[in-house]
Amino acid sequence: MVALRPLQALRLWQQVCLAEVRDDMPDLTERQMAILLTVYLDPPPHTVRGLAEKLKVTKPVITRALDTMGAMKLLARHRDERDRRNVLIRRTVEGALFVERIGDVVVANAAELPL
Amino acid sequence: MVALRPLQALRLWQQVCLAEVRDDMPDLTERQMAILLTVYLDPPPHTVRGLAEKLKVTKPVITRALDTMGAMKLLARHRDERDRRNVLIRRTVEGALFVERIGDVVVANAAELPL
DNA sequence: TGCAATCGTTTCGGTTCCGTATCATTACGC
DNA sequence: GCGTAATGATACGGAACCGAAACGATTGCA
Repeated sequence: MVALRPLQALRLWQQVCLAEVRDDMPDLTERQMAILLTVYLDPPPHTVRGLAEKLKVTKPVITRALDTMGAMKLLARHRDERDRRNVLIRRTVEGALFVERIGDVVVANAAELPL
Repeated sequence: MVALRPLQALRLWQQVCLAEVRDDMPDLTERQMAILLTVYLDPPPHTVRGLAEKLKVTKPVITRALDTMGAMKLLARHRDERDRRNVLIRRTVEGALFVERIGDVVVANAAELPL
């Protein structure tokens, strides 16, 4: 449990967004970010259908996000050999580094919050 | 100063993104979010040029973001009467409510963080 | 008064994303 | 085997975004 006041929360959100925009990081949409973090934080396996349900979006949204982030090497697709209809979404080294960096940015900005 | 561990930070970021995606809120890009929060948190006046410098992006990026978020009534443009070349970006009631809601989501998710 | 500088907008070609609908592949019950 | 269900990918028209460059409007200085 982390105590955070509304103004602190907004300031934190602003600073992190500013940091990502200024550093010209891959400009992920909020949906892509939600997918990426879910894959890296929630226990596997992750499927297109599962992610679509979790985010309450349609499957093409997930497919396209995987196309984009796959090209960025942030995620990888693998066919499920036990049920070849499924596609399993797995982590990559590059993605892990990227996610880790986001966490560091949030932590750093949280530490510098006034009040 | 708010103490936050990396895993907590990532979990917080994920939960907030998930909440926004699931609730079908206006799907702002990270740039738009940075602009919106800056206008509402930093002291006025805000100009296109000033925001472009602060975010290290080009001016058309700001103009387009103002078009989009202006149509959503999240921000308003006003011509500066003292120097009519300038456009002042101002807050709106709808935008204030939207920003306030974001802060609440962050606070609520921070309060529920494990560990 | 004329001219250069400043400001925000617009245009251009190209890319990405959206939602809906449809498609190919695979699995499973009859 | 055959049809049905389920999964992920694709096609489509439309919308938004990008960076670079050009543009009109406004200012201020010579």
